[in-house]
Amino acid sequence: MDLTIKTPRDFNFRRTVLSHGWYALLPFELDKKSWTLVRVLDGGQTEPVTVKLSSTHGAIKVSTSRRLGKKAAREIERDIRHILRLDDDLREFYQTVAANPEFAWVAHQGAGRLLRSPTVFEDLVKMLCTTNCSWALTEKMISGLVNELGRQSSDGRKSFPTAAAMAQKPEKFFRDRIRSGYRSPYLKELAQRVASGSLNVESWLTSGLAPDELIKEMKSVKGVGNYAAENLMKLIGRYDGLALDSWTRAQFARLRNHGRVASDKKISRFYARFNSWRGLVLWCDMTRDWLDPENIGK
DNA sequence: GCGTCCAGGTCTACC
DNA sequence: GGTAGACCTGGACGC
Repeated sequence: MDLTIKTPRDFNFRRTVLSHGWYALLPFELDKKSWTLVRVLDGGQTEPVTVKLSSTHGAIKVSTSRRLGKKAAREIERDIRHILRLDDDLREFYQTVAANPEFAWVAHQGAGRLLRSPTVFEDLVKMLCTTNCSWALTEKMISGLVNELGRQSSDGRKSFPTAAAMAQKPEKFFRDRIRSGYRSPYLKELAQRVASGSLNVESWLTSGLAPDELIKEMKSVKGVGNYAAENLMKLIGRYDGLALDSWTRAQFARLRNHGRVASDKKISRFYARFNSWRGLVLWCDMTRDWLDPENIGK
């Protein structure tokens, strides 16, 4: 079954998909030859659905693994709009960067929409699994969670596990099967808090809390520190924090500081002119070369 | 084959 | 409030 979702004029499918590493973590898959983003979506009520997303003129073409009713189709569209940030209003952001010639490319190319998961819970778990380890280990942990605890779609692919599914497993499972090491009790505790309703991470999307207060709440989750919290803030649409980590520091040194290590204060000063958009400008700046020039704009 | 280092950090105890 | 040291894993590297 095919669906079509119209996209905003400033939307760039490839820039959005490659905005950061999430496209490579299950249940996302990217076929770069056909430029198709595959994703398993689980509404919880019925069998999960695999969707294949590709870009057509001014729209996203969606191919689903099975036929859907009207309600299910609406839910799938809602999830895809959320994942691709189709309803994010970036006009102010693009006006801001366009005023700086060096950063005008961000607006021209439609960069700045950061791919995210259908739920904050999934983004949070993935963020925890990026801390203090190689990317290869992050992929291994996330693949383990999906393959061990995800629900099967009609095409055999698996969805991301629910908090309830994770909460049922003992800490030993996370250590022995997921290989998440010291993060194991953190993952277990997070899943239990979310599954029991004592922590509502989805409410962060619409929270009226000031940035500092929201960061504080995020850091109440064990294993979430500055890096993870500030990155999560970006995924819910707040870009005050720079989310500096070893990679962004090294990249800033290479691209902006003649290969020399720069202090966090210096990095902060460099992007301060972008005010509440500074975190997003930094990320676009650091990842400008992630898309081959010949593929830009398609 | 073995030891060491380190990667897209965070927590805790201690000062 | 600032800062060592510990924490898991797995790949790269040197010997």
